[in-house]
Amino acid sequence: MRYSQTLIPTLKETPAEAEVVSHRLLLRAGFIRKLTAGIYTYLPMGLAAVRKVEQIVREEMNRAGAQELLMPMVQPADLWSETGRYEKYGPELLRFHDRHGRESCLGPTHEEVITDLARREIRSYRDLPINMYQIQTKFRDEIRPRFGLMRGREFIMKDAYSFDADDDAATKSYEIMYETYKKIFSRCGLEFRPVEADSGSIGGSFSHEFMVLADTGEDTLVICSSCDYAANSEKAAVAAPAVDESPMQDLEKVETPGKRKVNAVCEFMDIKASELVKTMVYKVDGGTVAVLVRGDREVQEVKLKNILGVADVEMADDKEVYDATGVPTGYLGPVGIKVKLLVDQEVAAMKNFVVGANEKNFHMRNVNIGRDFEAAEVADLRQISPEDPCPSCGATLTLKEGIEVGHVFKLGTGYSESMNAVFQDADGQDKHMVMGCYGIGVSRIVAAAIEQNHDENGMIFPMALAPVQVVLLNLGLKDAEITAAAESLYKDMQSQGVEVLFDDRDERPGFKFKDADLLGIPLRITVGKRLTKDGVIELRQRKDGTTEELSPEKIIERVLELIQTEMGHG
RNA sequence: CGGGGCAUAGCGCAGCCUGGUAGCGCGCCUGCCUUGGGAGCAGGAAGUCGGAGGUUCGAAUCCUCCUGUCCCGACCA
Repeated sequence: MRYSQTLIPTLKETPAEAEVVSHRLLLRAGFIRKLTAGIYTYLPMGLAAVRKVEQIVREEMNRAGAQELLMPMVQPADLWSETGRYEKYGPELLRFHDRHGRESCLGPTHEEVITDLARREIRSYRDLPINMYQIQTKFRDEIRPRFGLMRGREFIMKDAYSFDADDDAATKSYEIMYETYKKIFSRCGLEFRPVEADSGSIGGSFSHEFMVLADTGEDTLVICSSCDYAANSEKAAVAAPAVDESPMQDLEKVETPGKRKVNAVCEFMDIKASELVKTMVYKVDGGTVAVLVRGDREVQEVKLKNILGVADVEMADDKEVYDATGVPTGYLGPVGIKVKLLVDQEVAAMKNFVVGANEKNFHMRNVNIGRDFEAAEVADLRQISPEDPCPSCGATLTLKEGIEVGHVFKLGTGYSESMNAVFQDADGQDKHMVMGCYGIGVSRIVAAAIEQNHDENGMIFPMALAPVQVVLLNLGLKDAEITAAAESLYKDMQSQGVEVLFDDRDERPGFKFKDADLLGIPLRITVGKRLTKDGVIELRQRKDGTTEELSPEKIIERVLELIQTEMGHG
């Protein structure tokens, strides 16, 4: 493609809206433009990069035996009501009515549609297993879209769904996808980690996320320094601590005027935050619960959700806390509280701790579970910390930030039961299909790749994801010999299957170099005066600046060789 | 949904406090010049100052409401 005829609106200055590096560079390099919050147009270069990801995904999915199809984006509400998700999914599901007043929604995911297809078309165990996928635009009305392609409302996703006759077969399908995902992300040149994950609103029995390691990630990963344990911190189990066997001391009420925050109370009473227990009030499905965690810990809401079996938990605000308990925030405690009490296992092992007295300006000392209050339930409720031991081997843990680019779930029969997707097994019995689902954020991968591969001059694409493999600069537009050589090189490369962007613009050399760097194209060929003077053409690699000077006859051969090598090891 | 910004030419911003002819840089157009790391000179086009209402002789500027957008938070009482 000729640069002069392609829309690549690069910017010298960074648009004010961009915070993270991938967003900034995608805008500056003219890959994307924003239409409205969280919704972007992919310009030719951006789309080319997306297509590269799609191609890798497609090849690996097909190789794994999955079949591509394409499902509708607009879906009837009825279908979602069958699984109960029309009510449960929340405001992320964009709902609307068509002209006949039929309730509809934009598909954020396609379990309902695919299960509907499966129940209609799959009759026999002979039709199983089957794995179907699509690459499609999804819409999720995110609370807060941000960071460009990283968390958009409209985005491109590959979603696959497997159907099996029994649980063992479903596990096998899951494992195939797990391995396929590793290949896909490796080919994309990403540094990633599969981690144990919470299965979230999709539901299901177990799941893994594929995380690209990057500081701008929105998730926190827990990684063991010794064994191969890795998990999303939402999921990471905290080991139960040893029980403190100290004798119980007498309960004591202490006046703590105006001391509401953990820090203030600790300073005032001269104790450590680890000797205090805080009482956090949550709203859950219309009710209220209180959660006890140590003063220096954090409630892990995903764990709380899972233990309560609810779709959503939300911290109560000051007024809601007062309405539910009659106590102003800051002085809440478990002794005599009227709401259901969930106790973190760490607190259950503590003795003689400090809590709010359920009375303004008072706290209590030497509080003990069992004597002073009872727990409705004791469980692992807090966020894991770097001081905790590895849940698997006990070694030390590190926490890292990651971007979720893929997620695999073993769903079981939840959807097939609620939607009555059955097949007739070899024994003549109707059975529910066992499902799995597997997502990849295609557009997000482009952003993640840029987060991992860039420098002060711009993007640095791995060969596999680059919009084009080569950028060819003609620096001698007014020189007939140079221009003729560049033109012929352009044609020859095209005919040999090299993807090339030919910078034939009437611009100064510096300008072209800057744009070539910004676009992150792996190989740059410069045809200029050195051709007429020394008979050579320059070939430079974006990633490390390696430069070679070659004769026009040798250059394509060398380019093909480099492309081969680069694609070879991702 | 809560808090905080921001909204002035395609992009980045100044002007607003203290009301009185709308500005700068980049980009864009024309010409000259230049051509291996975002050149130089000269000329030029381009803005309902986000929208609606109000105050005023007069509003980009002050007031009210609305909209859009970005950031933080929506977990630590």
